[in-house]
Amino acid sequence: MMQTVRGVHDILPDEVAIWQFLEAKALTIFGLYGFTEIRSPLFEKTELFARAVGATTDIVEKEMYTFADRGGDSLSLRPEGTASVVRSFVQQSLHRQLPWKVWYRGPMFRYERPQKGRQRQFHQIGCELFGPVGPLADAELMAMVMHYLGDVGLQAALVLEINSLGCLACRTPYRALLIAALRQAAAHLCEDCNHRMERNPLRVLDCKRETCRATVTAAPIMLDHLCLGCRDHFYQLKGHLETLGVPYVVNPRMVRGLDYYNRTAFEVTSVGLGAQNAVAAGGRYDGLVEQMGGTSTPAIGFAMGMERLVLLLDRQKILARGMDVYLATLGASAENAGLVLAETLRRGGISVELNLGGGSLKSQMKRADRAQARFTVMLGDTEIEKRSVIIKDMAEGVQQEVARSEIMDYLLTRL
RNA sequence: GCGAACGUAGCUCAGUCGGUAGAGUCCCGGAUUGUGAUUCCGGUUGUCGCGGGUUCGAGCCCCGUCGUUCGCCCCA
Repeated sequence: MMQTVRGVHDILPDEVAIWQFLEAKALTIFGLYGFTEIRSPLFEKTELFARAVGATTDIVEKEMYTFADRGGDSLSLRPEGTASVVRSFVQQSLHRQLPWKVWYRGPMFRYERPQKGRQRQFHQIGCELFGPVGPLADAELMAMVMHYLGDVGLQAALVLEINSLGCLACRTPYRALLIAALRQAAAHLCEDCNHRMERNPLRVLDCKRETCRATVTAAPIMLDHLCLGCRDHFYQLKGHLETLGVPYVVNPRMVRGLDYYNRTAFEVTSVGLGAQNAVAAGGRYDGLVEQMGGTSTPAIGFAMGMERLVLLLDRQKILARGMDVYLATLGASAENAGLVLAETLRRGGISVELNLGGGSLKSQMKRADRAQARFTVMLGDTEIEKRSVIIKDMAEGVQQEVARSEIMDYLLTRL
């Protein structure tokens, strides 16, 4: 049997209703803050991701779907959304119309081992804000995320965590300090951490093992070694969040997997998602635009994992709406008349599921029930002769004969 | 890339000690020759993931493989 490849799934109509709900909310809520949608390509030159995400990250080293096109260029399916948006920003010289606020949605691709909340094709909704350098932008963006998550009905289960990763000036000396401390404690750290120490030492602070956690409590943390500018930025950010009444928790051990982040990092996590507990994550990337060859422009953004949001949502609350009318027909002449009647009603804005498969009235009533129809309109030889139909209110269980000329009015006043 | 569990009807699952496969649900029909969701009656649905091995005999035991799930890693 043909089937989807590993880690890739159909999203069937029942579930699509939830996706459409989430996407419609994004359009509305992000619109309130002045963000408009951008649609960037699903694949780019491999080099773009290598430079933006970081050539030594796991994502670039071993998780990208990379292929050569017929001209010999190395291309990759996008593993995340920010790189393309930044490329677009630079390519179109958009630094001349700051601030530039965009959001995107769509599939991302990473060759990973699937597990709960993690697929090889997964979907993100993300926002990027170019221009503002101050913490006001950070606070507003976080407020927007929480506004969105609250509006889709999730806020209660979620925690906003924030941290500062410093900038080039203060992170470099801190990093050296941390590595020195970790080397001293290397014997007490797990194998993974000893490996991480060299590649991404900050991540050692975030190890899940108890022994490692205990060992690193004494290690220096970034927040204690921020330069004056970074410290002030973080301090003001916290103040803005408090002014807005957005609850947050400072997590000094939170790290970022992608190289481009500096200063503000934040994450929205949830219990109930298993090991992959981040619903949304983002941060500031002031140096990326310049690094990608554009005019130096500070920026901040975030992305949300759609599959993870869907896992958390109560599906009962987002049911696909049923049809207004199921049109049951009995006999060949009724089928003809039904075809015309259905079309007429639809032109009047009434949704109609027309019986297309013959069958007894009983079986057609079943189909009407399954289609969650508000009304069933019945049309048989008797009604054809009398130029009428019978309309049954499915919830009430009562029915009434209605003249053909009055069907539209009858339904419109009751829907 | 590493570890573990699980693959039986469209779906959720049972299947004892190795003896030729079952329930619920869904779907279809009838009870009601033109009335749903409830009730009652009847019916259809199987490469037991796939391939090999052991055995007189394998859904069950063994090996491999593919898939799913949950962790590790990493990350949304």
